[in-house]
Amino acid sequence: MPMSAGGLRELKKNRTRQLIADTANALFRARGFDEVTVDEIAAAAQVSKKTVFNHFPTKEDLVFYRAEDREAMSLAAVTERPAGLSILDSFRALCLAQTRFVPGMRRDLVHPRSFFDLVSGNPSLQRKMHEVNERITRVLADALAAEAGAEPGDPLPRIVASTLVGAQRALYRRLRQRVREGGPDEEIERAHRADVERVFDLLGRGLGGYPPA
Amino acid sequence: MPMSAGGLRELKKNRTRQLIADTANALFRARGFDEVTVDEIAAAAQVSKKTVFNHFPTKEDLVFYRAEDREAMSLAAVTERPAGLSILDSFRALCLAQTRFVPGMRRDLVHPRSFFDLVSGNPSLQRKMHEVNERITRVLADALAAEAGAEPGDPLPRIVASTLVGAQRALYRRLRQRVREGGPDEEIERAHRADVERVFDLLGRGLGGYPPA
DNA sequence: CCATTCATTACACTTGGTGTAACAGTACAC
DNA sequence: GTGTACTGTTACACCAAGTGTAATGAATGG
Repeated sequence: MPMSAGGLRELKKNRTRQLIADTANALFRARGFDEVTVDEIAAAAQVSKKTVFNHFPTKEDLVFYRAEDREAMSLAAVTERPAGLSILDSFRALCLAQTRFVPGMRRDLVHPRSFFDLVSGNPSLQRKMHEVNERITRVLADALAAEAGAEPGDPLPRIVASTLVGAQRALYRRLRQRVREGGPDEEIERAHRADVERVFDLLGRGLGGYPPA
Repeated sequence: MPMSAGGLRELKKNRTRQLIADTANALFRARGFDEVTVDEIAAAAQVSKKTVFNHFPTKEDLVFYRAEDREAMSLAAVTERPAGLSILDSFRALCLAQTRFVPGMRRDLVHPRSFFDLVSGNPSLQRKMHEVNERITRVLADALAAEAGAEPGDPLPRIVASTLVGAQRALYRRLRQRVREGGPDEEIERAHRADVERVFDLLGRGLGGYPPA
């Protein structure tokens, strides 16, 4: 009963999975999501179509196979934050650190389409993106409920989670927009920092006074 | 150049649309979403498959063809609220009024599956649901941005919108759970009212103190 | 070396969804 | 009324995503 530890079989399986994902994403970024069929991907990776679907339940999963990382980071911001730091402040730090994704937001010759270009140009990928956000919200809500000792069904943890994820998304979106508009990195970072402060200031004070008269 | 006003053609088109939607939903609720093919729906409605897809771009849209109502109600809670009422309070009222959906949450002999049973049992319908929520959030964010006179790209309206929609969803979810657990209507309504107060109290005061130590 | 496990494969099949050109009933002008 | 433009519907051919199944062959463990 071999575990998922480093057997040769396991190794090859992971290689195949990585090969398929890499091949697929290269094709997607070169030509667009809809313009590449799964048959093509399979052929390019020298693998059967069935194998592709054995590793990735849907074509969209080929694009989002790294989503677990984001989920883990968001969860860690709650469960592994320094003692004494509030959840809100911990998430603020997470949002500030988003600037580290700036390089990946820029297109280059090798990647004529960014990951985001793929998603924004395709409804089914957008749906998948929402599904990912939804999942993160759920995981976060569970962690919050556990920490707060909330009764099962308590809506509060869910709402806090949904607000945090919503803030994260809106700030990410704003950052992307700033990157698109161009300008030096320091300028973008300064503006982003200001955005984060405004947002978390609002969340900290409460929404009752929004919009300011 | 006839407008979409009451010509005979328009009338028949609407009838066909309604017939298709009704036929489809009856079949879905009787046997489940995946267990009914579009070909079947078309046959049952005595219409061609192509006509079904002319009226509803995807099979999922057959289930959610009333989503616009919810969108309109949420939007109205912002744009058509009484003068002097804050957005937060207006949305609180909207959430309180959710109890009017309680009857529809119960199954009966005619409807062995509730609308929610359909959605909760099917990933693609859940994705569609998220898409609807996403759309409402966007519409709401635009309305908030307009009212606040926010600069284009300002993340605040979006975050407020996402929080409000998140609250609405969490409270709806909680209400559904209470209905499932059973009990007299007045009891459910009282509990729901308390939930709403707790949630909007938190949103009004700010999230900084969550969870309470 | 043998037996078992399991990732992969070929293949046939279902179903959601599209494109197109023809058809049929409505609208409207004369 | 009669002809004509319009447009919702249809039949039909087609594409691509995804599934089920039985067979193959390499990895594994004794």
